[in-house]
Amino acid sequence: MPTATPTPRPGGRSARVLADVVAATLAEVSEKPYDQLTVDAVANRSGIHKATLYRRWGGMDGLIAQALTTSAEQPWPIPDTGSVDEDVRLLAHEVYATFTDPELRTTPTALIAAALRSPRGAEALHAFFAARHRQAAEVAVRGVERGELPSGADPVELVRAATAPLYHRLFLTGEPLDEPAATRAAAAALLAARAGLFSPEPQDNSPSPQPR
Amino acid sequence: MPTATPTPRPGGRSARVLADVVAATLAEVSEKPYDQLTVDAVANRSGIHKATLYRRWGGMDGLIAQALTTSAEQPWPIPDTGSVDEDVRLLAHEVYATFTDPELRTTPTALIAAALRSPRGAEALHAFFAARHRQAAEVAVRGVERGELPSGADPVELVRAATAPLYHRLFLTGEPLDEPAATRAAAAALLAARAGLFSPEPQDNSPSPQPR
DNA sequence: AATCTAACGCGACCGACGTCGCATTAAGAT
DNA sequence: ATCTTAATGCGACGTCGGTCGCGTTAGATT
Repeated sequence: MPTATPTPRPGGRSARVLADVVAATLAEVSEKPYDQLTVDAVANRSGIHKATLYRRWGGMDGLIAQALTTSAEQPWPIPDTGSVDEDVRLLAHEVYATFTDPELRTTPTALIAAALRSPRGAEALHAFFAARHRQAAEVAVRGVERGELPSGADPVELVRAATAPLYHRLFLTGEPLDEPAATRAAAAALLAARAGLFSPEPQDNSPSPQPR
Repeated sequence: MPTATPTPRPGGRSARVLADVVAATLAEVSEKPYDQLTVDAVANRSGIHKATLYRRWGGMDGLIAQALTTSAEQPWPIPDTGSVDEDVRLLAHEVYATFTDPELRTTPTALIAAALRSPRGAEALHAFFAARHRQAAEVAVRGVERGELPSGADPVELVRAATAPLYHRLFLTGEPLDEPAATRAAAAALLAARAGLFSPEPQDNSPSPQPR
């Protein structure tokens, strides 16, 4: 489903408005320090009237959610080298590269921070990551098919495990992100997958089911 | 250095004001939905005048940073069962328990979300986690001393690895947190530690040192 | 105990955010 | 081509967050 013109519902130039607004929102988000994002600024930059923005999106949180939703729809290339180990490593390095480059990091960093400001934004962020992980999980699926990973392993869980430590550093602990950290995260995730931790029955070493 | 009354610098009731303000801030943060935190509300609840809050803390971001800094100073009990595996598992479960209990989760959740709103808040959050991790790393140190983990293993890195997936779910992907996830995160971290991933020279399997 | 002074209380002011009613435009239908 | 109607443009208004100057309080000093 192309996002261009086929507006299903009555009303019509909305598509163009939406495109302009998303572009302006992304630009604003990446420029202004976290807090001082304002609907007025988006209105001025996009040329769309303030009232329209409030009507359609309800406020800054809605604009941020919209930007995330739109971004989530764009597909994004997944490594396919023939080796899970290498693919997962590349996945982690892609995150590392994105958030290390001072040029590239601003938009996603600010977007995530902004999304956490409101329930709506948080929801959109969750959907965004769900979409991304669903795509990236392909590398794990291929790994299972090739017999490089145990057959029961949850592909999405592997992707999450490989990237979680990086986001943890970026947003919670604030420690610098370096290549070894990315490589290490990927290796640890693969280790866990091979140990069966991502399979339906991780290990039956729990003390006792304890029906409560 | 006790934080009670021995105010080193001139001016004096400041200590009481600070305590009231921090309490009011924490209460506000846990009640209001992310965005609509206001200095006025903290002023009313604490009984401290608005202008004073702006003077001492500069705004909402400063208040949040203060709340975090104050919270970080409070020590917090670390498991010590005699087994690293169990200790790390308990650590992860503590995070799980905190963020699952609808009663307990509100404050830390909102505090983290709020901290990500401004550079000041983010900095305070980093310091907060640094303090927490420094304390929690003790379990790994004991594990190394007992020979349960390789001697070079970075204790803090182990703690981070054990908790990162949980925060990742909580804030980025929004997936529900369950006990298996906590257990799995702990197990994966221990696996990585034993594989030497957290030791200075993770593995020398990098293509070539490349002095650059 | 008397004094000094930093910190807080107070109320008014300014500006920006968000809202509202109405005019205008353009998409879709006949 | 004309008409219908939803969506946008427009400007004004109310409200609230944030600032400022001054008076007051209470810690600290001697």
